[in-house]
Amino acid sequence: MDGDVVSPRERYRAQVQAEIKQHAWQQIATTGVSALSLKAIAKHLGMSGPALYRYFASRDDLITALIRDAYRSLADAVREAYGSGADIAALAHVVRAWALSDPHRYLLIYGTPVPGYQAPADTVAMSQEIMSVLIAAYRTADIPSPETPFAAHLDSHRHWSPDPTVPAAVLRQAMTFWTRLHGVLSLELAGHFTGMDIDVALLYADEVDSLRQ
Amino acid sequence: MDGDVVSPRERYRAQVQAEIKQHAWQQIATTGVSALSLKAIAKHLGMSGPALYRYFASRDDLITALIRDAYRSLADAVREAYGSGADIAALAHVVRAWALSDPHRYLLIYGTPVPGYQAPADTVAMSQEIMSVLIAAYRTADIPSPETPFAAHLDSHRHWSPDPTVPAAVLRQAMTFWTRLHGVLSLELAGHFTGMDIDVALLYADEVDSLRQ
DNA sequence: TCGCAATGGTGATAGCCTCTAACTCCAGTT
DNA sequence: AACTGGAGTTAGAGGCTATCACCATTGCGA
Repeated sequence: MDGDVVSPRERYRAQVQAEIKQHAWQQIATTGVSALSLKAIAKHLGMSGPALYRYFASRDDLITALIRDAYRSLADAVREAYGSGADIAALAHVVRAWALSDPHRYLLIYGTPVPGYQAPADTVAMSQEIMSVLIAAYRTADIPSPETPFAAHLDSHRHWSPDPTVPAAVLRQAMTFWTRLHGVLSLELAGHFTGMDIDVALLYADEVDSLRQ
Repeated sequence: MDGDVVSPRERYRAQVQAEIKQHAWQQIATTGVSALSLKAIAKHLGMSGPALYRYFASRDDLITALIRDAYRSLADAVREAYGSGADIAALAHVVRAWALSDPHRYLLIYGTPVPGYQAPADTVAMSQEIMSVLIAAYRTADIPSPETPFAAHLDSHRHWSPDPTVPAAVLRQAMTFWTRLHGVLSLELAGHFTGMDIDVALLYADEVDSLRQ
């Protein structure tokens, strides 16, 4: 229980950090990450610019924290859905709902990376956590998968896989889940379908359907 | 012939504009578009900051010109390849080669859009031009395509299609070409496969193969 | 209870950036 | 030869990130 004891100072600090992140999300949701302004956040919080640097060492530091939270949120959503019995198709729709609920949050993770940004080991782990769920879902689903050249390649390049006993064909399926759905989602969120007047949900459903092979 | 007569002033202007764009591309290739600095470009050209505004009304204006050029380049590459007999698979590899030759150029078009940016009608037309080539390629390829719900939807939502007589199943195929390949490409260019030590070319090839249905 | 170190806040400032305004100057036109 | 419009300049407003020196407050141990 000793670990749970936090001083009032630390509690306050954590809360202010949370408030900063909340305002940051709000700002990102409307203007995107590129226009994220620490000064504007500070103003909204009623304090003056440099005070923010007590809580986040730099703009990149804040963004890193946001990325971490976004990954955590997505990983939780996927894991929870799988925990309550979601299959591949259901997981796909959980991912889409998560992305549409806050497009800029999705783009923060999977969009164009900021120039010099280095992902902390931490986010890589969460990315693998998501992959693990997909792999587990595919394993129990037992969907037949052809032996493609890429699957053969994965057989000897699987150090990113959580479990060495999983068939390479399943790894390929999980990877394809990722790339195909991201293909539709990222184009949709970037607005590349606007003006075409098409129902992206149907396109997405088609791709989800294509994952049963 | 009168239309080709340009004053020396105009020639000079066009050349400086080209030089500015060239330096802009150089800068984008290393730092990405978000760090594009007009002042830095001007410095490289040996002139002082505000002089650039004679040639591009604003930073967004310059970026728009770059986007236009990027679209033009991709559309040309795809059309030329198709003109010299490239089939669907060959077109897919032309697109990948184009993307890898300058990742930031691809991301400028298909990556996270800048907040307030509005695509000019011009780029929409070029996007459609690319789509037209894909549609033509699929039409001559005559690859069997299932009648999916999305294809049925496209049958009545095809105003973006260049030709009203093309079967909706073909429209769906062209769209799938786009989303699947973009899924792999954008994740690759954003660096989401680094650390996994996988051969993305094989993953891409698998997806290209999946397009024959 | 008192004193003190750590923490949170401030304004000033440096150094970037975009973009505007006023001004000079010269090439090309008339 | 005179004129005009475009190209360039410097100065400067206003935005940003980030650092610094300094003040205020808090909460802890002696």
